[in-house]
Amino acid sequence: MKYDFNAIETKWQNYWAENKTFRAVNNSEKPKYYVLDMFPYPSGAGLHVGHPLGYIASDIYARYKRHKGFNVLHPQGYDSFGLPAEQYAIQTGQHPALTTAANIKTYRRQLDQIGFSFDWSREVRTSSPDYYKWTQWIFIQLFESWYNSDTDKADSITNLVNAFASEGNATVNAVCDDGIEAFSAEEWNGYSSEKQQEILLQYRLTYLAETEVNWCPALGTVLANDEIVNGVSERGGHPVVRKKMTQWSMRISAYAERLLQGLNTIDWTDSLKESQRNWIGKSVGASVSFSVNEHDEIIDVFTTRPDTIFGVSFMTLAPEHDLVSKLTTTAQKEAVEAYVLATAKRSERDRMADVKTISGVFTGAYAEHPFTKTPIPIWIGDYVLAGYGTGAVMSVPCGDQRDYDFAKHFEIAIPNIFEGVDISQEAYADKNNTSIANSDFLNGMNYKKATKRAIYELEQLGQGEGKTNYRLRDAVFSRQRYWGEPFPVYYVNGMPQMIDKAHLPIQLPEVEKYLPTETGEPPLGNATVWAWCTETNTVVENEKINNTSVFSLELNTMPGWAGSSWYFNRYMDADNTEEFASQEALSYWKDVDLYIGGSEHATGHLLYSRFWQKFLFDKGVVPVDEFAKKLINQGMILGTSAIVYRVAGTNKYVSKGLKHDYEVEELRVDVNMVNASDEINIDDLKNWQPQFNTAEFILEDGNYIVGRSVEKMSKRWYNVVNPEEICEQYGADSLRLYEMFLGPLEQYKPWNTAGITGVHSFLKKLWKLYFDDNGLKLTNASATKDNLKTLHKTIKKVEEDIENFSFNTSVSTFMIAVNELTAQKCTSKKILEPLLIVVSPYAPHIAEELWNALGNTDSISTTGFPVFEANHLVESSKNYPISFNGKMRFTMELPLDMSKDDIEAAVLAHEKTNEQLQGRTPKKVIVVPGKIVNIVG
RNA sequence: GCUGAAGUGGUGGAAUUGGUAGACACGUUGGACUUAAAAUCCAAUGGCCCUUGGGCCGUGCGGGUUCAAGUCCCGCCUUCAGUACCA
Repeated sequence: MKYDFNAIETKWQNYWAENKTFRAVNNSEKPKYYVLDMFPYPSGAGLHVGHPLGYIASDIYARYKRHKGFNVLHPQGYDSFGLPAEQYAIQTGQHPALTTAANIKTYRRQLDQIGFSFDWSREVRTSSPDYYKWTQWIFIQLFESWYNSDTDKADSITNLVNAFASEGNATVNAVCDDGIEAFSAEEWNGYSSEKQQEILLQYRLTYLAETEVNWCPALGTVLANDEIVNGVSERGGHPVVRKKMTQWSMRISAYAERLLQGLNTIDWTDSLKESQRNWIGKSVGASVSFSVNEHDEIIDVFTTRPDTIFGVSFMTLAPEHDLVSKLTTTAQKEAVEAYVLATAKRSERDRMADVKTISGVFTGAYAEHPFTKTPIPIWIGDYVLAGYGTGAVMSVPCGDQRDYDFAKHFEIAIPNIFEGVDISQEAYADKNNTSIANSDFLNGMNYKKATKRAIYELEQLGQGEGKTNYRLRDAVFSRQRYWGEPFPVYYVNGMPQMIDKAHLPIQLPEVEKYLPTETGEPPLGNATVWAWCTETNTVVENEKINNTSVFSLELNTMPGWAGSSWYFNRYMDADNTEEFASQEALSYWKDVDLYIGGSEHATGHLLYSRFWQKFLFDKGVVPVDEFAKKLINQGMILGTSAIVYRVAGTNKYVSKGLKHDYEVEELRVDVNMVNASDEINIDDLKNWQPQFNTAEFILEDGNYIVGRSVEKMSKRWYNVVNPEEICEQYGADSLRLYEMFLGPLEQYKPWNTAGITGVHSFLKKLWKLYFDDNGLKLTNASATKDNLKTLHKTIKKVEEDIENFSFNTSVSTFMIAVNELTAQKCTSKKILEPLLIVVSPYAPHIAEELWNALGNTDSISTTGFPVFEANHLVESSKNYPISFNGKMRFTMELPLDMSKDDIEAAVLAHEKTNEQLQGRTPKKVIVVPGKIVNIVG
């Protein structure tokens, strides 16, 4: 019998599907275990061999946990709203829903071919109305909530309205927009409905606000901070500009502290937690108010060093700061306006690239120092960012290098307030190892004491208080796109209203074209009739088309991260039409036990999901406030591009070894035409692209050798390797084993098809342990000591490897086991049956087939894992390494139960010892039990 | 600059708490089988010396601790990733 992997794999994939082998139930005697992958965006290119890496790891873990007696939830779905489908629609007119459906079909076929143990009955698609109904529902919940700082959780707007009606807003301690005026209960009750709604909007967890956004003209939409890389859009690399727009925002800043604290309770990688900490960017300090001479204005600043307040010698405002135009004196007006204009012209990118150049301009105005009452010149400088803190700083040149550089450049005074520190060359930013001087009541204090005292004194004056600042900004939630979740929102007199839950989902309407309307509205403005609800109180139609209707709808759609911020909860009860998931299901599965995905989502998806989870927890909807206990970042599999060398200006191509004799240009060619020895198939190349058809090739040793370059796997580099081809040629089990064998899961590593023959021949050898030409070889023979040793060594190692997520080394363990058992001529069923279970998480198809061939009628996937028995590994003697003066000399076989003294005696009696000591008397013999014997001569 | 991770043969990578460095695989070389190829099997494979036995040197660099260091400590160098005028 031959190992016919294609037939075997198809057979068992069908078997699993027909028997619903991997279906998880929402109640069980068994303990639960939830293994989750980051669901893919179904792109038109399909899967390449890099994509399944994390899925294979999680699948091995899920299968292993099933063997270990857990009720395992291992679902999969699609993050199917997104930009590429929409851009394809703009180009071709194809509806995104159609292309998405087609792409999903391809993905599903490719995933099935690899033999994953997903419970497909729970599949979710973020673009499906059954799903985004609940994304819209969560949005409504956020709208109906505010953040109560007293209870430190989200609270309902109804409670807030009640508080306003009885006590006004003075007693309410909320996270909300700055500068909300105080009002009494009488005033509140006297406000118009619009005025009340306007005020409430400033408290809601999702709110409409005129915000400065990152506008990407090429994409025609706004982008979140984490969607911008190096000043250009992450997708497409288009320039991004700042622009004011009315947008929906998510008050994630309310959760900053809890998002930070929660990191201490979850088992995620340190680097990922560190990125989230940096992104949240907590800094503790004080806010200080400076009054401006001859003006009513107050400049608020945030500082982490209130202890250095007596070192302030100037203030700096961001060029975009609101007060700039108000404070500038007539004399300075021209210079200031020129500077503000020049900065505005410079792109974000230029400003970032050029941090060395110091620039700024004096406004002519002076602020007053809160304690010394001395005038402080107010400057403008682009090193102060409008988007951080208050957009203004109190500049302490002796304690901050940027302030120092600025002061030096513009010849501003640099007063020294540190005891015994030289600041003639640079600022002294070290908080410790000095005390404060020249600072009135702070003199002689250290950093800690001075900070405390300074804040106290500022509070006495009413000109400051202790404050914690976060870098984390509220997240803009509107996108001017078609292919996203519509908002369940309509407007009455310009104020947003939620559409009643009974009418959800608000379905995405059909449009003629997917571009913005001629009047500049988002693509949904092209829709004729949509969100048609007949019941009263939410009669909503598109105002423009039906002149009889009175309400206009929200035309923006939600961003890509909306649907992915809660999908892990939906898997628990994916078909529920009444709730987003039942309480029973949620309280049974609770949270994800193991989440595997890429680290690129550190400050996007993984932060937003934690935010929504905490909110849903506050609302009592979900039972835990962190959605994933453990998270592993899988690395990326890179492509190995193939390069041919064209002699400049000709259509001649020279082999790699000879290229130095010519002036050449590098061209990437399809990596699939190249064999393991880097030789390209010339005939394939000629047929690949017309230019090669007539080309001449300069060969070495009769072959054309290509150059290699490791880079991201991508169509444009022609280095994509398709898993389907690997499956056809070597089988899914080989692919699974090989992807694990390539190296540690977290690591970035290049794909190289050549090495797959190693794992493939392992599978063939495994097969041969069970089958020869005459059929099944297995007997009921009893297992030998060696057989048992091999088996239990393997069980132990593989268990440890899986628990530690070191999947790569188990593949080696399997290879050793098969080699040993082959050498032992093992045919014992007692050994070879349990061996299959150990192998099956990695290579499930071959394991099922052999399991079945052994006469088992059940699936191996539901079998218990073999129990490791340590006694099979116990040996009676051990090879002790013997060393002299620290150098290893030889080894000696000694019984394990020998006492330390007896070992010493035996070693000294050994003839080789005498030889090595060469007549010297040993000074000391050191015996480390079980490890080594050392003789010091 | 800051933060995180990592430097081991020709290559990918092993090496529990310090205990015979280089497991396993690829590649290479030689051999068996074959008309031939493929497939399969066997052997060798860190470097340098050497007739063998064996010897010497070897985990980025320089020190240190220890009977013993890839592993621990101190000081550097390099690479990759993330982040950055954050007050």
